[in-house]
Amino acid sequence: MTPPISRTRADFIAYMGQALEAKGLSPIAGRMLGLLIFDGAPRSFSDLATELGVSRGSISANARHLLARGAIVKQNRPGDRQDYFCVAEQSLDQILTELIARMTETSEAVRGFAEALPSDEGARRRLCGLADFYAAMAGGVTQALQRLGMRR
Amino acid sequence: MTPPISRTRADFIAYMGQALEAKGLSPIAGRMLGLLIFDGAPRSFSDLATELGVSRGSISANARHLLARGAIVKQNRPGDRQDYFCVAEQSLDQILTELIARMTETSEAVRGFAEALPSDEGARRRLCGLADFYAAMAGGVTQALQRLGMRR
DNA sequence: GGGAATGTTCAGTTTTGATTGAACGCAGAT
DNA sequence: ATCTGCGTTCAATCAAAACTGAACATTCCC
Repeated sequence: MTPPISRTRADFIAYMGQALEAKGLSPIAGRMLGLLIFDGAPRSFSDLATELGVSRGSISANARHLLARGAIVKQNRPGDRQDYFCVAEQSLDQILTELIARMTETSEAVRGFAEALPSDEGARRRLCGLADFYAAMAGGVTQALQRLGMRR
Repeated sequence: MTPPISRTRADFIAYMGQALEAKGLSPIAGRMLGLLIFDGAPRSFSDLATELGVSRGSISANARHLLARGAIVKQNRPGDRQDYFCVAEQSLDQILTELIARMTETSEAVRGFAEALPSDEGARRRLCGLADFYAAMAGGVTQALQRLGMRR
């Protein structure tokens, strides 16, 4: 009844690939993250290529992307020319922080549009409502972030 | 110094198109929503096509998509065969509600993977942490939703 | 100096998704 | 009956993105 670990692992990696694809990551980047989260230990560049069954070019590109986002970290070991990657300590926090920044940014942009309108214009009220909406979401996520930080 | 309303309107619509594209909507769907939010009144099917400068086929497809998501509503008037669309009363709430549902779903899926693992497996702890992460986000957004509901 | 291992780059290919526009079905109006 | 306006559908087109694989530069080892 209990599936072998390797099966759960493979399923999880595939699931993460799809789940994160919906959030703007490429499929490979999503699976990479899934694999690194599951294993919880640094994996080498070529390991990733063979385990995910993709070209080294793809690993290179996607790793660079994930590194830039602060989602993963690169390790280098003396006497070993390979690059190793693992999920950043604060990987999830990092993602939330960025999310908050982007929502706040949107809120302010919308408010900017609103304030370019005369106050008797009905659209102004609607855009302000939208700005509030984004601000509220940013607030909610901020609370989630604090709650997670507390738990640790 | 104050730009004409029509200019602000056009800029807002374009901005929304881009902002919502990042959230998985097609460009046309995003601009449609932007237009409807700005105008705040029902707009006819063909109005949308001409104002956005896109084919009727695109309006049909994207309207169907937005309707399915509960983001907009279709109106029909006696003696007028045209379809009219406007942002749903609870359009934003609807979007948040769906967002919460999807995050909760992800949280539970991940927890499902975690529970398929033996408790001594380190991955189990990590996946539980990820599940908590999604649950916390869902909680945060839920609070945002309540805060917005209160304000009204 | 070869040679092997490693990561990057980039041009080319494949895939995916959005968009169009013509054909269609339907419902009122003439 | 025919015509016109309306929305849908679908095959074709177009564009953007992901992915590959070969060429390359670098480093280490013998």
